[in-house]
Amino acid sequence: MGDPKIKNMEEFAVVSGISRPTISKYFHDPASVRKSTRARIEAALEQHDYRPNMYAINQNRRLTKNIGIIVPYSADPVFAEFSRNLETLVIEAGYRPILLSSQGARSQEIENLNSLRSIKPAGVLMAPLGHNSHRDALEAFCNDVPTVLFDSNIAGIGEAFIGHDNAQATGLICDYLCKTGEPPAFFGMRNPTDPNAFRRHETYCDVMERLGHTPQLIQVDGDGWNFEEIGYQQGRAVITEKRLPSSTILCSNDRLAIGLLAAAYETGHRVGSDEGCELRVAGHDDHPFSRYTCPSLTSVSHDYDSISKRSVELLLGLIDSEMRSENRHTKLFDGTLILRSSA
Amino acid sequence: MGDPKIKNMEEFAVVSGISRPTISKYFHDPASVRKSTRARIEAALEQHDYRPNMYAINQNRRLTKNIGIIVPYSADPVFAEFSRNLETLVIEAGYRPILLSSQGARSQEIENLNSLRSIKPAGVLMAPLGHNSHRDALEAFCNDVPTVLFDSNIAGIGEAFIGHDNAQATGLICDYLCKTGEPPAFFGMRNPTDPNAFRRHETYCDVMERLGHTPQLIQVDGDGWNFEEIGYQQGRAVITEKRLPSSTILCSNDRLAIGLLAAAYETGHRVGSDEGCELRVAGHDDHPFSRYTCPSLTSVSHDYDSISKRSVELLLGLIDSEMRSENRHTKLFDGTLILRSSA
DNA sequence: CTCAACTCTTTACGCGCGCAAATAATTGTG
DNA sequence: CACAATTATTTGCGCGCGTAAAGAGTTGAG
Repeated sequence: MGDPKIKNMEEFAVVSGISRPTISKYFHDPASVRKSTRARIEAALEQHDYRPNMYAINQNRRLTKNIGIIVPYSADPVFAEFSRNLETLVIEAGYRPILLSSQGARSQEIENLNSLRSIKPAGVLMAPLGHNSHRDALEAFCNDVPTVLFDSNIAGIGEAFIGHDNAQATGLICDYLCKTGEPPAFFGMRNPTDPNAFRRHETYCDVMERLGHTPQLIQVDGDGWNFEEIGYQQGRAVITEKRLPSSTILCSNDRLAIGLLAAAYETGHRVGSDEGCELRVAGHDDHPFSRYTCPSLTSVSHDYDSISKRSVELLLGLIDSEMRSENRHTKLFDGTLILRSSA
Repeated sequence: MGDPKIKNMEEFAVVSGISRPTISKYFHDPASVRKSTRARIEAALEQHDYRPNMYAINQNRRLTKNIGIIVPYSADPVFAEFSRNLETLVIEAGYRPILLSSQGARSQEIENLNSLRSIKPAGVLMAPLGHNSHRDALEAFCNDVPTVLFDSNIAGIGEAFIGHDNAQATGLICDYLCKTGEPPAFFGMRNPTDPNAFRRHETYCDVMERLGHTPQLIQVDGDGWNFEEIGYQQGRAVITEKRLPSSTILCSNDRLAIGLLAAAYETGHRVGSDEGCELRVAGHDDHPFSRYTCPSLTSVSHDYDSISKRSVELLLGLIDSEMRSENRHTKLFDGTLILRSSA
């Protein structure tokens, strides 16, 4: 590689024997120059290793190759999975992902939006905080840059929403739990931070009534994203105070369930669907570690792959067509029942 | 906010009644302009909401305000914690964190380095893949931009290394386990992907010999970062085939231990330090969810906070002084024993 | 009021590249 | 070999801001 460092496209044009505008075209799209020219450029590239200045490029291009990805909380394994999927897909499509986490805070979400704005992304994929999001700020942002919402919907915001069908998924597991034992009570936070909790709560009530049961709610206190701790502390309280309305507990997400399982274990209550078990516990999300809880956690999975893939496809489509979709697109993917030992 | 959109600093200078160079100075450092001027600028800012173009700024400044953060695998909760800490600290210091994950792959780590290079970061904080890293690529990179390594050391690379004292930590838990029961066997991957596994392995052997015991190794197959699955599958095999050399198992990290706990649970082996338990299991890392395993997992914690804080301080110091440290700095923080129920 | 020390304005250039229009060279076709 | 179609080159401007230098204005201490 390069003897005297190449510092800009002009110099690289000289050493490669090609004019600067052609070099520029090549970096924009290698296929846009003649094969013989491309070969000469690439030969020169191997000798001199030069990379165009990102800032100069993006300042002048009307559209960058950046795609923003915002998740509500990066340390939550569910969103870690999403991020990983999305980043890979975005890179494969030839774009540069910029991953930002709102860390559970509305102010950070707004700050992330501002931060992305100054990066002039071609588009953004966003899992919003949900009811904690600043609707107006989101709306204003989506007006400026094409945005696809995923995981959690906010009515009317963004070009599209791709998510899980909470109604179908909650129905699925409620059906199963009712068929195989005592109808489930719903364990969730009173003021949930998990964006999907509200909808699952509602669906639970609907489904139970449809099946002819009265919904039983266990609403616990707590805020923030430390769901395991909340599930553990509050679960332990509920168990020891014998306030469980049913021996079957459906948690609004797996992380709460993990905490609840720990509480049950420590208070000496056997959990599972086998004979001799006092409790059944099920969750929602198919958290990456739910397979390894004791007992392993029965849950409803999300189709992470499909949701990620469709979101990226949709966004890239919008970017390519250089226009906004006039009617907001919505697609919900079905969850599937993951039967394990806890229920 | 703003009636007709302000599109550049020139226009903002006009509406605010201040000259452009002064505005520029303000954005570089608000304290560098007179108080009365600052007030006028900030008043105008509230009315017109203008933000300088990042690309134009960074193209011209010799040093950007960007700080790269590279972790080996973002979906690992331990690194998710690190990232969260580091991002917060970097933002507080007035810099912009760029978080990249190597996704466990050497090629991605190199790509991340290249990607960062074109962003001209003021510095980078890097947790390398370890023995899987491409040493030459790292070295070349560190030559160009001030880099502080954390979590996992690579001799001679970077301005400094901040990490955990594996020797001290492993010594701590081995001591404890030996004192309270049968000396531990070490459970780890034959070709570990976890950057710290090698050193823990070595330390384990040293400590055991120092204590007058012969080291017992359980080396299992598997690669990649799906440690729970490896711990579970391989642990299950070891247990059912009765190949456990000791009733006390020290895992090279908590994620393996979580898998092993699941295997023990499913094969009907009670884990814990109580009477009637057949196995004791301990881990390494104090994984965020180790409190909620069944039984809760005894582990050695890392001082995430101190490591993060020191790493950022050190890097910012280097950036401010605009020079490289001539002698490479190394700081190891002590781990502390986290006694829970599993051992 | 005076003067020095700041702070601001004016002017002007440079950064590295995108992009457009006109011109020149290179292709492939018959 | 001639010709049209494609692809390169030349030229030149613009993007939004950093930065430097010189001069004008402001500030506060004595």
